[in-house]
Amino acid sequence: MPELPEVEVICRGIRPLLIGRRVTAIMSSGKKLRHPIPLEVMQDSMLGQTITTVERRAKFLQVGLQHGEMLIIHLGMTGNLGIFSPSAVQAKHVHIRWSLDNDTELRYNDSRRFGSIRFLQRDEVAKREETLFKTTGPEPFSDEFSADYLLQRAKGKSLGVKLLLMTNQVVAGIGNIYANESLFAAEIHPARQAQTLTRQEWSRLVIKIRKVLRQAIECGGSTIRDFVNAGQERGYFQINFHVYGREGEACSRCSTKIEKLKLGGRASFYCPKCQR
DNA sequence: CAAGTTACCTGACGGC
DNA sequence: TGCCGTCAGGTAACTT
Repeated sequence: MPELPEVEVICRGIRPLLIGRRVTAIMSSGKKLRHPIPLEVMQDSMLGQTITTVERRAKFLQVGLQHGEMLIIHLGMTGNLGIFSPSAVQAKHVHIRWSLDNDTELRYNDSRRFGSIRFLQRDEVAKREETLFKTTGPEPFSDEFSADYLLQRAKGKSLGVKLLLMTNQVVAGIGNIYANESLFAAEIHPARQAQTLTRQEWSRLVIKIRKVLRQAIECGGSTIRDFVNAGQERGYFQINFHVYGREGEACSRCSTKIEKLKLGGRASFYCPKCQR
């Protein structure tokens, strides 16, 4: 489900509802996500502690605790987090609930269970950029993410530009939707060999990626099927899609029919006239 | 070692 | 109505 904008929207939504709250109980469905849920570790180290920070890094949410430990949550394809009243009817695929001290609870819902929950002890938190995020690329909004950087990362690689953008070691947070939309905005064909892009083209792409991501966050993310924010509201950036899911429709710039192509097993949409 | 493929899961949808 | 194949917003572990 969630790419960077959706994770950011969830992060901003749950942050004010979590900071300052004390965790009073933790329950799990017992089913494993990508990895087994560290229920006992959380119960040993998290109960009674107050949540102090809620941040995003790549597509991970980082929930920091008063004594320095940290919960690291990845939502996979269908994961979501929301704050509920304990008496609210529980969705079918809720796998973890963290009870809070103000008669609310944080629920993790994930039908496909591709997400993951990790719990880092204080010493692991300090070095997480060198361990957990060692191979994670720079944030798209960081200074490090630049035309020169991309020129360097593409050099000597036999790889289409869309697959390069979707490689999290190159840049964090860009998934299928936003790779498609950014390439349309920059007028670059998704299958174009990355190493053939000029510095100017990379520069335009960096600008467009940031613009698309920023707008998507402002729209509350994209809801194709079921994405909702912490208040269970849908995003609406999907009404601004120019190519994603629009095979056969007229290009918004030149009216040419949008085409679909499979790249690395992922659906890729583009205007054959605008994108070269 | 880089690049391509498969596996992990559930659910929705279209065709028959 | 239901059975089957295909597809889905992600990523790591395989194979080639």
